[in-house]
Amino acid sequence: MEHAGASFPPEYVQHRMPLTYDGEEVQLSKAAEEVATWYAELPLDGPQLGDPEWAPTFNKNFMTDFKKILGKGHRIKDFNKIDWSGLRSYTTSKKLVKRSATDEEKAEVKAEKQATQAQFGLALVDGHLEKVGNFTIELPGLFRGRGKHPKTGKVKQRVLPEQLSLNFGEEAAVPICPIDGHGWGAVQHDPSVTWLVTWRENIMEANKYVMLAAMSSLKGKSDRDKYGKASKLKGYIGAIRDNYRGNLQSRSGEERQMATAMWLIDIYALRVGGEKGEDEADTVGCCSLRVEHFTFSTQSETAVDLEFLGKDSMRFKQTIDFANYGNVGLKVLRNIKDFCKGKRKNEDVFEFLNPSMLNAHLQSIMPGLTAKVFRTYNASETLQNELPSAEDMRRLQDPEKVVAYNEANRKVAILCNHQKTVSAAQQEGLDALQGKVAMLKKQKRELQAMKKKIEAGDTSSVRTANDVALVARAEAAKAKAEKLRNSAKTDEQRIKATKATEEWRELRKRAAAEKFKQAHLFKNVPSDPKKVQARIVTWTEKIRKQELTLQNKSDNKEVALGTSKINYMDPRITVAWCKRVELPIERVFARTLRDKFNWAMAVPPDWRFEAPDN
DNA sequence: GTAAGTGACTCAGAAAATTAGGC
DNA sequence: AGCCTAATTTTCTGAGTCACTTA
Repeated sequence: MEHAGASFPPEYVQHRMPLTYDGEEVQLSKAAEEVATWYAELPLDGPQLGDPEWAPTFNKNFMTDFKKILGKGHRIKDFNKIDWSGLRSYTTSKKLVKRSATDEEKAEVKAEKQATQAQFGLALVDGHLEKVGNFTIELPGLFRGRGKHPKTGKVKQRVLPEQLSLNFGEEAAVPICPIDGHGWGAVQHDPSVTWLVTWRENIMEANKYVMLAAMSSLKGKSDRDKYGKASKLKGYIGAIRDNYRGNLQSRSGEERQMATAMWLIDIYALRVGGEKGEDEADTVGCCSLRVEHFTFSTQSETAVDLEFLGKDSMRFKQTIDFANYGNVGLKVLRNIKDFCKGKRKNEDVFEFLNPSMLNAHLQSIMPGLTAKVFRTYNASETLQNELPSAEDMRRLQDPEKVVAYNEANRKVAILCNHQKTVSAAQQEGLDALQGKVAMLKKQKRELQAMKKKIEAGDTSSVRTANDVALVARAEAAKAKAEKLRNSAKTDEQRIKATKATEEWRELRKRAAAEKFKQAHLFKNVPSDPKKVQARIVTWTEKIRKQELTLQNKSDNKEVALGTSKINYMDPRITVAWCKRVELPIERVFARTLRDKFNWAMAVPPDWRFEAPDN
């Protein structure tokens, strides 16, 4: 194997804006200025500073590291005496300048990016050119751990070539270090690992790697193996379920815990849940579930609330009614109650279990089987079962087929608890859409009343459409903003231009809203009620369409479909289905997914996710 | 044996960048 | 018809899993 090493992010350029401390402006060293600027760039309503419960931890960790960089005896000592407003307004204005970039400037940036891609983005593996994934070393910055991370806000240091180890074939030449006066830390020739470059990050002291891209044959093979294992599990799943169902009433406490955990992993797609340290966010999986994560309902004998923070501090929250799972469910419930009995709320439910025991148990049933394979298997199986038949799709248009696919995809995402948070902007859009539907309904009622009046020959009180003055104003503002943008030279002028652009957009938005308010009205009152009737029909259709989009959007707003598509559902199920229903694959797999799954593209239409023969 | 540590890989949502399609 | 926004796609890097090593 041969490659060009790694690319480094650009060196920090000093801006020399002072930081206000205790009412006075303080000039910072280059290193301190860089760190202070990272802080100033953080959004006040973001996940770091916007969380009143955890922001103090962020600030404390930040300040500890910031003081180290300022040096002993520096006058900046107390976080609360720092006034960020000056530096913050500088960083916001920098963002505005960036947004005013002309097409030429954007093209320049793009060309530079392509040059880097050409230099570092390819590796020669066994005589074949392969794409490299993340060939740029991570930027320094403030550590943004997910959820309530004890180390959030600490300074993540810049990585220098001396900290890197490179891995490539014996026969290949050592790549040239891209930073003058520096050299690689170490060089090795180990064909048993897939990484090209590695370094250790200073926050969690975790190893980071530069590896080949997802579309490379190496990653493709391992992906194919993963789905191969999942389909193999399909051949064992009956026996495995019989096994854990039988063991739910075992005399051995360990066996009963194992069986109960297996039920949760199989039915609720829980991760195995390894131990976590004091310096990590408090998240759990199956083996690390604690008594406090189960709430036994007072209203129902058989319903239990299960709530915990899983990977990435994503909340798992479901009420499980064990009566829905028949006799097996009731046995599981009895076990969980029993495991929780007499324990404090912070004690482990499965004190006899850990991931390696659980995996060892699985390996004894099927070679190579581990807990995570259940997520892959159940995701793939669910997709295959939920996708509608070609017969049902026969008369539908492509967009409707895509909706049907997403419906099945959503079932999988819900199973795997793949979530996304609704941003303020998204919620705003959703609310606006809701308002739009309400407005359309109101307009339809007015049209119906209008029709009656015209039929009765009483047109005196029928409203007509007026010109919206705001439209012209918005147009004028647009012209002005464009002029500003084209003539802007200095940063100040550029900021002004960006602001003017934002203003005219706001104005246009308001104008559109005004126009929309009377979109149903006629310029002149029509004498023929049929004209009104036609508009009522149009409005009915508009309402139906908008209600459907609203429904889709709000159903999907907190569900992330992408994760299961990229990592869990065997792509051959999707490819075969698309062929059966005659839907072009690019309607469901974007470019990178088609590249990543290039090995799956040739399956025949009748391909099924099945256990292999023998 | 066994438990603790850790290296290497997959999987995760947020944020940035790009694209498509609605006005 | 083309501009602009909203939605989708890609990038980024943190957070898991699991096998293997070490004491």
